Amino acid sequence: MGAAGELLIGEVVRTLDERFRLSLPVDLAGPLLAEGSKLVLAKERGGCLSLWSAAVWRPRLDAALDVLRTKLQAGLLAQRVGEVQQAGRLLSARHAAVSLSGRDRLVIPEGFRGFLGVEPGGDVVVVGAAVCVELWHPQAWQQVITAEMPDFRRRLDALTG
Amino acid sequence: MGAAGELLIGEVVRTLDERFRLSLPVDLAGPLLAEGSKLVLAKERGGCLSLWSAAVWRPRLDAALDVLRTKLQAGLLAQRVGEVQQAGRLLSARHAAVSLSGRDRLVIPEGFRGFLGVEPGGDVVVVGAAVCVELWHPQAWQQVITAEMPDFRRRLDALTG
DNA sequence: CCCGCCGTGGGTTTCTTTCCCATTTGAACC
DNA sequence: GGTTCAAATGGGAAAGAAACCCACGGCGGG
Repeated sequence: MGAAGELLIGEVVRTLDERFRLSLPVDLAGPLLAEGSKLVLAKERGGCLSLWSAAVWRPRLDAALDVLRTKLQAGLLAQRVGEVQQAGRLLSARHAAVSLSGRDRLVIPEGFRGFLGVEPGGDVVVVGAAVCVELWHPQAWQQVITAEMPDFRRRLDALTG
Repeated sequence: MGAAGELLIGEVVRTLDERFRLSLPVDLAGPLLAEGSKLVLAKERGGCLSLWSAAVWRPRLDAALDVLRTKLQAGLLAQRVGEVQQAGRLLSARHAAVSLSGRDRLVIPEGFRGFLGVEPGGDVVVVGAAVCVELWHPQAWQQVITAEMPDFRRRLDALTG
């Protein structure tokens, strides 16, 4: 349970509730919640959302903002505020704080539904992506898999070496 | 809760009252009011207004005024009085002191309505921009998002580095 | 074969958001 | 100066959505 706990691995198909609820498999929900119950949902590419432990995501965000604050106080006030503002604006469109309710169930927030592109009652592919959990539109998932799988060996070797 | 308390993050669609009233989501109104009940509404670009805690806005305004004052007294702008005049004029029209009434309701002042470009009964996108809350015309918001989002990763990296 | 866990659906409660109306405030006009 | 009208402000109530909880059914393991 240190900063680098279990790797999130697994691929499961789940159906999206009529109320846009999605229950995560325990294998993924458990490790994900190991670092705290607060989660962050992010828009990746079209047809894909990613779910992060807030404890993992927040340092990245805070680091960026800390740098900004430092620059702000260094004197270039007005311009730098604008940059923080812009970053925050985009951040808002990309991220939302979420939490799981009983049975490890996630409610997809309003603005994220269209982005995922799955209608109520449809299937969602839940994929462990080592550091986060990804939610895929089945069709988009299929495309990514077929496109990137041939390269897999090379990518893995690159990481290993 | 210092000068940099909670980050203002979130994206919500709200409808504008027949009387140009807009109720802010509690998630954004709460942190915004954390530094005091006095707020400042400012014109950003066409189709976008920003709402600041006065405690955050005021230093920025003072800094801008100081710059103007200094330049004037230094005599550097002797033949550019017109520019200073214009800057002062824009500075005046750019912001207005506002406050929220019950239910976190904001009344959009007269001169700001046309700037936002949303007619009564229309939708407004309320966006947290880290240091302030922004009110967007839905169409303008969509344009900005699609235009700037592809660059998002690079922008954030630029800030961090 | 039985038992327990997990995923799914539904009902209920609680809170938020919005519509609508009453009251007050300010100003103009008689 | 008094009265009347218009507009803004505040609050109550209803509609809608979200969170909470429990119960059923299926699948796998013992």
